[in-house]
Amino acid sequence: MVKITAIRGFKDVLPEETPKWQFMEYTARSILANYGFREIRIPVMEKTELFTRGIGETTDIVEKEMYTFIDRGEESLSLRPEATASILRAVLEHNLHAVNPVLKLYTIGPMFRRERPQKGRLRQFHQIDAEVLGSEEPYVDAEVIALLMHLLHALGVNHVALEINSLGCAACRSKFREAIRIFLDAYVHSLCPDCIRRSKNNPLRVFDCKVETCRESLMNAPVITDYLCGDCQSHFLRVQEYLSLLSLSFVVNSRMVRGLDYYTRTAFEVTTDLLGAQNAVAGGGRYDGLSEDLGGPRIPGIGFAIGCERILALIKEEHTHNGPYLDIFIAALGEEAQKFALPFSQLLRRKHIKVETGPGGKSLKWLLKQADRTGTPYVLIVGENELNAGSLILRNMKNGEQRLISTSQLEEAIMKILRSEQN
RNA sequence: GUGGGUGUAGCUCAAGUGGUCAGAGUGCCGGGUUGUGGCCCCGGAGGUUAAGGGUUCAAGUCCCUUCACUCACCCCA
Repeated sequence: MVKITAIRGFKDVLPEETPKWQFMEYTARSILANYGFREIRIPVMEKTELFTRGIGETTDIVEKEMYTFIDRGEESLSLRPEATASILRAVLEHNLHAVNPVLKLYTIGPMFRRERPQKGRLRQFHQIDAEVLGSEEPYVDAEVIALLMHLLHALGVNHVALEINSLGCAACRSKFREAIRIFLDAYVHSLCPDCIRRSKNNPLRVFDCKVETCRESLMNAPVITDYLCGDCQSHFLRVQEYLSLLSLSFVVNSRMVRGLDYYTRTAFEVTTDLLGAQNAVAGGGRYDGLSEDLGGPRIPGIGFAIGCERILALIKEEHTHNGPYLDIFIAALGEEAQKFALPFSQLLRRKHIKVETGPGGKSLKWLLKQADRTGTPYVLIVGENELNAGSLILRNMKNGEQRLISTSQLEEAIMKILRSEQN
């Protein structure tokens, strides 16, 4: 019989690692709440059309990375490769923008892209995704970026760099595209095959190329920031002004492009040099046209996504210490002892004490060992002798001290000891 | 999708140019302590050496195929 394993690129998060995840999620939720964001939960699967229209037909994500299938021979469905399109779909579907013209929403959950797994890249990965809908004010851009940096800082992720750019509006973009196309035509002989392909489909992508000769050829290529219209230019300048006002350090990278077609104007990326090739820990941008692309009214928006697995790799251990998960362990010896321990455990649990009783048929030695393994600070030893005598043994596992506590005062005494332990 | 690296006990890893090489540490179970964890001592269980095929008197070791993991490209969080 062949052992069944998890599918490639899909990973288990084992009990050892879940405290780290919980720390990250808890921190994110509380800071997002500080900025007035509310949680929205969206399905992991959508009609494929949402993504082809939203993200863009010719992006790599849609072209070759989506998990798509035909549901019962009828409808094409896809696992979500990102969250923004779904959030906007939900907003439009429920007319949330009509109730509140400015929405701040976040979601945390798995995304799916069928790429070849490598360090920092899985097929099922997780994102913390935050979006502000309903305003195109540069003030919002700055605040969203500030939120992102605040969040990273709170998670103890410090060695990161913030890069920003403006991709302009549709008008700036088409002017720039034309300029790039003309420029690339002149260099067509010195470009790598990939870049020649890119220059046709998505000219901005050539700036991502790592081939040395291409980079040299592109040194003097036009940059988008030179083609911004007046409105986009002043928008971008104000974003930078506000970021400076917030004392956030950033670098303008006019060569930065993002992988989704819906981005307009402000785009940003946070990278680290601690993670190998997959160095982007978060990215985002403005998408003023997305709502209309999805058949809605004009709802400008801006948001970001944080890659949870990448962040987790950067979170320091001291934030995630794996403390004991029990307050007290009850070592019950024999049938009568277990009959005592069962209801008594319930009593303590109702008082929010974390308690576990060992399974039957085990020796005291085994039970103490079990308590030791789990780092439990106290063990209540319940044996036939103690029950008959009317007082039980409470053992302090750190120093080995034991004391007798009469069964009538047991609950009170244990609560008192555990409470002083917590202080 | 393309390329490189790696697959030996649950985990981390050993086994000169093919020839007692299937081992250690750790973890687990038991005993030393008939009811006291950690430290120490003793014992035990756990492997079709990823799978399949080939070369050979002989393969964990060499060759081929497949699979998995991993890193990088592509792309992105």
